[in-house]
Amino acid sequence: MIAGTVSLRYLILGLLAQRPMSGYDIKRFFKGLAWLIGSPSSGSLYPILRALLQQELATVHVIPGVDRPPRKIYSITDAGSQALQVWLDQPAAANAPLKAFVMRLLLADGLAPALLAAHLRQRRKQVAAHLASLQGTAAAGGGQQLAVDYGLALATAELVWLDGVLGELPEQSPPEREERIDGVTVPG
Amino acid sequence: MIAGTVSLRYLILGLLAQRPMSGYDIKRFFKGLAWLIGSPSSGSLYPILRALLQQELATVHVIPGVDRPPRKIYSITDAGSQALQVWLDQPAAANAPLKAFVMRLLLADGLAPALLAAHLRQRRKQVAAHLASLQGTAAAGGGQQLAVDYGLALATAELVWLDGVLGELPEQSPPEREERIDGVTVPG
DNA sequence: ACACTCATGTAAGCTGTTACATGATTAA
DNA sequence: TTAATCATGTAACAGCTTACATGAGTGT
Repeated sequence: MIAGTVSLRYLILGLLAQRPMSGYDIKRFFKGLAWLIGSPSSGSLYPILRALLQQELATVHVIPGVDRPPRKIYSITDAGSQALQVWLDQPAAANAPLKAFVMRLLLADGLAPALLAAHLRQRRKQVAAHLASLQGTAAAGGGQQLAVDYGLALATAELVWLDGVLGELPEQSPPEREERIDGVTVPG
Repeated sequence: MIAGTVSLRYLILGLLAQRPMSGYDIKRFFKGLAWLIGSPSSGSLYPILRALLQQELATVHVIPGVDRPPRKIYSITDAGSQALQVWLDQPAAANAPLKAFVMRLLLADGLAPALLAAHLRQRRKQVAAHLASLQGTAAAGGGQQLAVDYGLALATAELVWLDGVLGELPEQSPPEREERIDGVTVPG
């Protein structure tokens, strides 16, 4: 097992790393970004919080609401921070959903600038690869031109954005320099 | 129950509507578009095919492979076409994943041009709404500027693409004309 | 000898949703 | 009084993946 992807778990842990929150707070946070990463239902959220407690990755501070249901404010523990760090350090799988990248944007931002850059570069590679494969599919041509064209448009836009952000980055220590893939033409 | 979303089912049905295919053919088709819609595993694909048979939405024609496992070529039935049509006619839910739209692009293309236009317009509305909501989130400002900016970039690019495709469309009978949302500024 | 493509399938499990249940407070 | 927001939670199920099992042919 060794613990695999388990996305929501770590996203919640990441939110707790930024500030202590209640389950409801977490829900509201997600609502604003629902399109990008979806917002979890109570059916997944609350069980996960309980699991985090059991594994001692988080603790609760119950504020006994006067006349109302007590607010349970969850905070991350040291063990939780470590677990999160481990998860953040491993690059997103190639087949990982867009969601996974946004999660890393969300968490790595404000945690470790160098890590953020690494994730951006990694994503750039993946998107470039996908773009190339789509271009191949386009050349082959089936009955699905529109869908392929749509994919090309989105992937291209994402590449442009990634390059923009990477360009503005304080550019510290380019860690590796070996690989130069460049199998893809990015439109100017 | 009334049968809900159940995406993969209808996507497979849609592929069978275009031409008869074996399970393996379907797999290969998906591989080329894996980034956009993911490619299903055997664990989901084959059970779905069996279910389609049971519900008589598809039929098999077994080609007894000489020396090799027989290829099972699945074809859509009339009942299947009808079920697919019903599903295609209902607009994608607002919270539906990107996947759902791509699926409609894939299926509506080559089935019914007017339907395609309707889906494109519908998607345009949704993306515009999401863009607006993201702009709101951006204005409010939390710790998540980068993620929001990313979302804005993608949504904007998609709007541009949608407008491009809609512009090139043979523009037949604009069915409704009431709603003019336009709460969003698309960069020129 | 090893691995990969073709071609089908099953069993167990994980992740998450839907729909429900509770209950107080505030706005139309 | 009806509904929405705040606030928590549970039970049942849907959907999909992982990992396995089988077996022939093809390529290195």
